[in-house]
Amino acid sequence: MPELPEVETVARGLRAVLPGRRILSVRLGKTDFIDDPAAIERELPGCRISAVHRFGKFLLLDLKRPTGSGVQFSLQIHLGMTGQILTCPPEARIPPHTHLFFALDDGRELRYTDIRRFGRIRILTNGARETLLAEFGLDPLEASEEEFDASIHSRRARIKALLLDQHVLRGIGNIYTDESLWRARIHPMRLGGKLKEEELHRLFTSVQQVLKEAIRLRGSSVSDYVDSNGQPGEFQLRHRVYMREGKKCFRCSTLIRRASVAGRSSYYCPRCQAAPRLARKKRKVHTK
DNA sequence: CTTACGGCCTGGGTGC
DNA sequence: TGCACCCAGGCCGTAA
Repeated sequence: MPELPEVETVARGLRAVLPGRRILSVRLGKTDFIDDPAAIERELPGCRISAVHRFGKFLLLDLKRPTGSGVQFSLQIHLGMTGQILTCPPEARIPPHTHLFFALDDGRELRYTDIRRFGRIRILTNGARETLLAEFGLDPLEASEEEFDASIHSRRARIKALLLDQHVLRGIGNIYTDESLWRARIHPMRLGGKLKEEELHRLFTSVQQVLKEAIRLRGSSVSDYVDSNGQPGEFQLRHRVYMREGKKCFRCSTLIRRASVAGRSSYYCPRCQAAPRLARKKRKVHTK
């Protein structure tokens, strides 16, 4: 499941090979995950890729038209859960569920494969780009501690929901939420606004450490994730709670539990991460 | 306005 | 061997 560290790894890999390359032609398979497939086929051939960015969990390929004004726009890619984007020789075996092929001017091919097609691809014009950037929250690695605190402290929702909310922080998903909360020893059902200063500090530090370590290990490969060279990451070997239900906590040996919080499977240590009182059943309103 | 929740999209893995 | 069901993340509608 590509989250910030996985998308960052992919972005770095693509950044090493794509800038300067020209897209010669485009071939599409299934297109129900593409906003406007006809526009992709029409607009992209001939364009030169000028830069590769990560924005939250999105990849942005900046493109420059060959003609006249050299107008710039971007291809916005969200990998969803099972999306893979990589470059390879055109004769390489085509894996099932590969739906997008870009022939490049260095003789290689850029391909997009997505088993579930939960990913999304669309053309992003400059106007829409500003709108997109404004809609999303802080980049957790760029945010200051003050900004981080302010975005959590004013909120009443559960901390798990806040960390997952791309409009609060951009790029964090289920894996890195649970791993960060475990490191910070905070229960996923705690309310954002009720976290103490010390807890917010631990959380800020934990989020940044987890993301940085995961980037260093090139992401977590739990299902289909591979980088732009087709290689898996290694951070899944360092997971402390995610998918470890019934196994021993690395700190206290209590058995890790799983509960549904904010509609997501959440893994936590019931001893290290004390539950808030509100996590119990809602009090029934007593009449008479 | 904020928050919670359920349904939808798809198909691989699991369990019977 | 087959097959029904669960689940994943983002998004949307609805309700409180």
